[in-house]
Amino acid sequence: MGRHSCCVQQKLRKGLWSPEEDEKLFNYITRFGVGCWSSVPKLAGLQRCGKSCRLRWINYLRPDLKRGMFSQQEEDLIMSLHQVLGNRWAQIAAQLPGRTDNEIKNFWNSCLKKKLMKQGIDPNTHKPRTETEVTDEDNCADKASLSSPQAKGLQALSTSSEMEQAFDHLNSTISYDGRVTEASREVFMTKPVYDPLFLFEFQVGVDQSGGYQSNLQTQYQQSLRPSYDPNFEFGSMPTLTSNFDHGNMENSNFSGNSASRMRSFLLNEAKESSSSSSLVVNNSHGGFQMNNNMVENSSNFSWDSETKLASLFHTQFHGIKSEEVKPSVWQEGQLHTYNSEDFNTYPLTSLSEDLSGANMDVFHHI
DNA sequence: AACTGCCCCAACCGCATTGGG
DNA sequence: GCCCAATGCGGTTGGGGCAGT
Repeated sequence: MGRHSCCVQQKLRKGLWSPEEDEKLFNYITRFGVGCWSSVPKLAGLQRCGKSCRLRWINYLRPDLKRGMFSQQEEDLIMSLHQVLGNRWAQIAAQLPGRTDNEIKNFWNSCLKKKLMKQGIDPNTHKPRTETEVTDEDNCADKASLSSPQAKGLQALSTSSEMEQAFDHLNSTISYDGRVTEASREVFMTKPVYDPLFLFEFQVGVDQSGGYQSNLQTQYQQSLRPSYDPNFEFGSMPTLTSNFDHGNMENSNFSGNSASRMRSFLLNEAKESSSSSSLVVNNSHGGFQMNNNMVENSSNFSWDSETKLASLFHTQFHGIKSEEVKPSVWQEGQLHTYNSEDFNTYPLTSLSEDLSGANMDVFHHI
């Protein structure tokens, strides 16, 4: 066997997280923000390694997580991005607000991959498979495609220069608007992973049903294909813009699950402190702010596994501004409270969620 | 009802990268 | 430049749920 994990070395808990552990972690992070993960377990009173806490927060507890089925738009976007980026799940996830790399990876492996294979498309190269490949892969699902040089090439791209070469290759094999392609490539080359607003730089518009649509994706869908096109090349995206318009960020999504936890937390906050008018939490993935209205609306709520998905939640978040990066509360060693005026210079948004089930969570531009 | 096999997904593992001393 | 700890990331695993028998 390989080396022992940190959990084994320190005799820490492993496996599924209990609601109590979730609560502890959530309370801690919402109070003090994301800082040094290695110290989080100790400070939060958890018998877990920091790595496990980080993963739990990122994949499950984070307030900005979207839950539920992937929309058709998301599915198409994942397909398109995977064609360009390969198995770079974190980079793909960065283009899908509220989705985690793990979630997308699982979705790809459990659904999209199979869907493509059913259509006779190699999920690694996104090219139609030959009959022999189809036969081979039917017998041995992944081996044949993984051994393909093209697949290896895609998966092996690990540096910026290689990525650039990949884009160059794409650009050289298709007809495209050079200006647009350069813009898109530039964005992909320079944007960090976990940039929650990156997608919006493609001018995301969100429909009332809660799904989001980027211009590039929408126009592509409208103009080029009725469904997923395996021959689609990213460079053929019709239009792109690098100007982020916050006004377009009308609707986005907070997960019912994590939002419900947030609500539970707020209930506790209300009990513990009646003085602070609002609370802002900043972390590496962006900040969020809540005020007493949220607390007032948080009645009839408790933290347990039964309610985490089913609970109703009518809460407004003011001043969502994911792109701001501040020293975390953790770093400053104290809890920060802000008034909403603190965000006057930023495009303020509020977030409400109607967990009647059908309605998705939305950001409302103020 | 019991068993089996399959699927999904949360969580783990280990390597790569980053950053500070 | 080296070392080490922390973090990021992608591949993999294993447990629970579910359908079929």
